[in-house]
Amino acid sequence: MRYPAKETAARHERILQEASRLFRERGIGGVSLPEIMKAAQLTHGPFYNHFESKEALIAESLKCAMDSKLEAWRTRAGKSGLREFLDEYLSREHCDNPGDACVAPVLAGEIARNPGAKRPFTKYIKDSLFAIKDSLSAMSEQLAPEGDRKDEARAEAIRLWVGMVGAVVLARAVDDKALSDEILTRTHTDLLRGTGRGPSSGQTSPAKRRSGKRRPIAA
Amino acid sequence: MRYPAKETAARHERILQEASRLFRERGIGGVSLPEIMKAAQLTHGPFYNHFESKEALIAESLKCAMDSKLEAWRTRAGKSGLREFLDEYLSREHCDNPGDACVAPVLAGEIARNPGAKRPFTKYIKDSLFAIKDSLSAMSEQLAPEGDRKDEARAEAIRLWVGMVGAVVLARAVDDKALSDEILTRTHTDLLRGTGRGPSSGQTSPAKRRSGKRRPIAA
DNA sequence: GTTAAAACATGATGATCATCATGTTTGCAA
DNA sequence: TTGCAAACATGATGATCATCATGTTTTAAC
Repeated sequence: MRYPAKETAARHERILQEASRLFRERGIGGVSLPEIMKAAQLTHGPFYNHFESKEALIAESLKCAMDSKLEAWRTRAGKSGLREFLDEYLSREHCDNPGDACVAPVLAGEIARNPGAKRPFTKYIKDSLFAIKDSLSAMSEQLAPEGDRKDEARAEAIRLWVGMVGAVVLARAVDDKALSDEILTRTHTDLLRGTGRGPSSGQTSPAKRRSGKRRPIAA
Repeated sequence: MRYPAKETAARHERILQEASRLFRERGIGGVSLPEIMKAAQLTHGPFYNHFESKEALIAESLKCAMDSKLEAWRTRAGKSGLREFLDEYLSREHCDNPGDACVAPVLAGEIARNPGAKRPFTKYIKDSLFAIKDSLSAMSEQLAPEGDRKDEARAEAIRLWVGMVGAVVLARAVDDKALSDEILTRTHTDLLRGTGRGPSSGQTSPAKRRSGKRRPIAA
């Protein structure tokens, strides 16, 4: 590289980040290369100095976004519990700012039709499953009897992913703020209530199970 | 209309159906008007004799698809239970054939960015909620004590929607058939296990609740 | 039958897209 | 210092898109 390597790498990074932000905001098919390059403060020219094709950019930028989210979750995994995690994931802020949100609820539909993006996405899901599973089995170590504790943790991790993604997908697509909020808060309650269920059924307090009250959605 | 009204109406219907099928198969932004017209065995010309704009077609065709699904569900609502419904919704067949599948998992992401499509989609969700809620409260009429039975049924309906959509979205986007199947079957187990929970906890048989086995995914 | 307007087909239009072509700037290696 | 290749900018290219323009077919109404 004859241009300063540092700045070139920084621009490369900027393209990746702007691309993943725009993809999440407007859909993969809804963003053009000139637009991405402009957002990265460049002209459309040097795009092919940085990437092989648009397909390559899509795969790389999504991978980048997912890696970043995964790392953020892992970093705070020890410091806070599932409740705080759900507070954030099911918050209105997360819902209203897809640009730097989790890739899954916004783009899963398009990723399903994009062969190049499916593999990194699958890895993302699997790694997240492991992360959740680990923190869950650590959490319920003393509670679960033993035996299929691992299988239960995996089931719980999948249940969480499914609930989180489904809730945000629906909450975003719905045109009624009250219903949108309701989806988020009820799912929050529901996912939290179910935690630790399984072999030792009925983990949460009866008071909580009985209560129809919904928690506030603030992150 | 100087062309035979019957045939014109049939063509109109064909455009709507082909459009909604293609939208679900390849995404709203992934299908062009000429393509849709060709699928409906017409040239691109008379499109604007049938619709005001592409936006109008999107809204109308999605509404059509959702109405049809909703009617199908209502028709069979009495004849079969929640289990059969989930058997089908969480089946591999439903997962692998988005062309005539439920609109929510495929298009919710795009609908969230399409103001014209949000309103009919919201109605779809609400109507489905009512349908599920009604069948649920009928189901648990004798079991639930009373009081917030209605609220519980609504919570349950939202829980079902969230789980169904999240599961199909993830199962479609994942590149690993084993994981995809696992997401579907675990969600099936989970959604069914939870049914009737709430005031009268533990609806399903203990044997089922305890069992870690997953049901086959066949519809 | 004649007419007329809706529904058709063919074929612009201008915009936008991904990609490529070509010239220019840059600063590290020689 | 000089050269040179990578990274820039500007500007084609051909394809495709939504929409419109124009002429043709059709049949219901008169």
